[in-house]
Amino acid sequence: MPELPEVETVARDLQRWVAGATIREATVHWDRTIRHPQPAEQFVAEIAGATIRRIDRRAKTVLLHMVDGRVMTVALRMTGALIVAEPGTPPDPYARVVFALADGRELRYRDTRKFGRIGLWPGGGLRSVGAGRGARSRKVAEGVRQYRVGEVFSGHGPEPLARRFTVRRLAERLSRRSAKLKALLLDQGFIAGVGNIYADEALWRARLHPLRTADSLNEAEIKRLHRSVRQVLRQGIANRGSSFSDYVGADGEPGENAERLAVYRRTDQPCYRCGRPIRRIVVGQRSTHFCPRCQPEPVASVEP
DNA sequence: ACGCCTACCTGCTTGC
DNA sequence: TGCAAGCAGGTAGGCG
Repeated sequence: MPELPEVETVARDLQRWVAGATIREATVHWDRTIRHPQPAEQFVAEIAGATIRRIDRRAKTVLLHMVDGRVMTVALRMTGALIVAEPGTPPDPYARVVFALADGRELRYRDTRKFGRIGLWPGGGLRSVGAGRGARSRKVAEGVRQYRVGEVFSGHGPEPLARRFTVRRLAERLSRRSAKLKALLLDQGFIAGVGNIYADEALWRARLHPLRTADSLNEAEIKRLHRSVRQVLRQGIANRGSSFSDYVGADGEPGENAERLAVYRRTDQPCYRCGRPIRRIVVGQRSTHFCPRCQPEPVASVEP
């Protein structure tokens, strides 16, 4: 999916353009886009007439907070996009859900691969960014668990750009894990929002091999990793995200960050630091790019 | 905890 | 040119 910087870009665009707008009617063209607990028709009935108060982001999910307190979550996954269309814009064959706004515009959820999911939840339980604990669900009359939006994110790790995501906190989390760095960065329960592109970029910047294990890092390396993760994400946001084929902001335009990536999809091209060709390997079924000189192989344990 | 597999989908690129 | 295989930013669930 769009990763943290791409989702942040979309959320900021939407905050500027549709905060205050009222959803007149939603049309669902692909039912499975609507995730539990609502079936698509119920979702359509419940969202009609809702006014959007503000839009922000949690992990890789766009949150549309309604004036009545409910929260619509939009997880873009691989190819999802939220695009504001002016009246008269030709229909989009890949629009899976279309929100007709009262002012005549449309907010379109476009998703070629149909992996993305939209949900509508009672508010509550969302701590300020970077919080850990989730919300407790509310028991409703018939004993049906009614999840609050905070619960959707209870399994997520800290927001890497939050103030409380400190070197110390990262060090503590790393020390308890033996997984490979690449796999950990992709694990949303470890850090929220990092995906395949920014994981590779952060490791290159930190000069850490993707196969290093978490608990093998010394203090200086942890510091570099912490700074690198935040830098690559902030740079991504500043450039409105990295676009290859599908990702676009809410303005429908691709981001500029792809051209500034150091390793991602640069296999065999020279490393910007040392000139050696970038290598591609597969880690945990995900393609992984790194510089074999700048990111030295993990040392075999000096042992028995 | 960890790693590996399959599934969910469609479209573009690559190689024969 | 044609066609099949391989690839893609994500994640959930299952198994060992």
